Amino acid sequence: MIEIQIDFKSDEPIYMQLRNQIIMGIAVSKLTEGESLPSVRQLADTIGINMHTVNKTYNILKQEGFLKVDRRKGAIIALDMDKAKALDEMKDEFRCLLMQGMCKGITRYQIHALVDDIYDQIGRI
Amino acid sequence: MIEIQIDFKSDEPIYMQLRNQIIMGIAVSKLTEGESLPSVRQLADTIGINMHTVNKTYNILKQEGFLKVDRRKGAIIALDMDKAKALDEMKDEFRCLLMQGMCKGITRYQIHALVDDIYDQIGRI
DNA sequence: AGAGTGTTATAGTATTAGTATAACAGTTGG
DNA sequence: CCAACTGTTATACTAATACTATAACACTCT
Repeated sequence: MIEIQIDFKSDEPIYMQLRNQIIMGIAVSKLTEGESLPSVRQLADTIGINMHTVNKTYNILKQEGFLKVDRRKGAIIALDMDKAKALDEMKDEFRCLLMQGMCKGITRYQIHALVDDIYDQIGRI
Repeated sequence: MIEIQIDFKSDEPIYMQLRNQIIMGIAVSKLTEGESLPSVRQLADTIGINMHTVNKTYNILKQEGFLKVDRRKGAIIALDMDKAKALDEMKDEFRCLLMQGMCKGITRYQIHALVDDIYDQIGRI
């Protein structure tokens, strides 16, 4: 099971907060390949939000290649490990963020350090 | 002067597209410190959008430390070069993007390469 | 048969994006 | 000084989105 914490005062939509936290859960291996997520109704009830909001999140995650939906088992983690595609999809957002940093004089080496920090925190290669 | 290209069919808000393109302009040195931007009315007219949309963008950029607004000269590029602050502000969004990549098996070295690519494209250190 | 899946449809409310006018106060150049 | 320009603020309207609320459908499992 995974703990979800929603900030209802945030300007970030609930379905997006939920998406990000599930992705975080996968990244830190709290959620692993083949593991099943709570049903849309069950998770919605636990968090205290509407069923459709959870359903929207699940559909986005399915679309993005993080899970598959099985009539029998519900929503299960199923990663589409196409690295090239994944890299390409994050490229634009990445560039936009880096440009922002360049303006402020942040060097590529400082970015490398930040990347390493984040990877180290998770204990990833 | 800077050329702005808005995609009216995009799901990204106009004021955000405009913000990103101005930041891009600063990053690639098309816009430099002290240079003045068109007035809100003028730029709105050129692009074909409403004055308030441009005003919203300018206020965001001011808030984010990319420009200052002078009653006499209009909006001028004025960079707040607090690196630590800039790094801290992009940290969360950065982590979120990297987590997404980790799930797909992308290594820190592949990220480093992507960062270098983007920096090289702009010709920055 | 009954309780559980995801999915779809419809409808309502609240918030946000964008537009449209209008006005105000300060700055600038002729 | 005056007219034209700055950013800024206020109000009002439309369109789109986020979220909620019911309800129903087809399917799976015990």
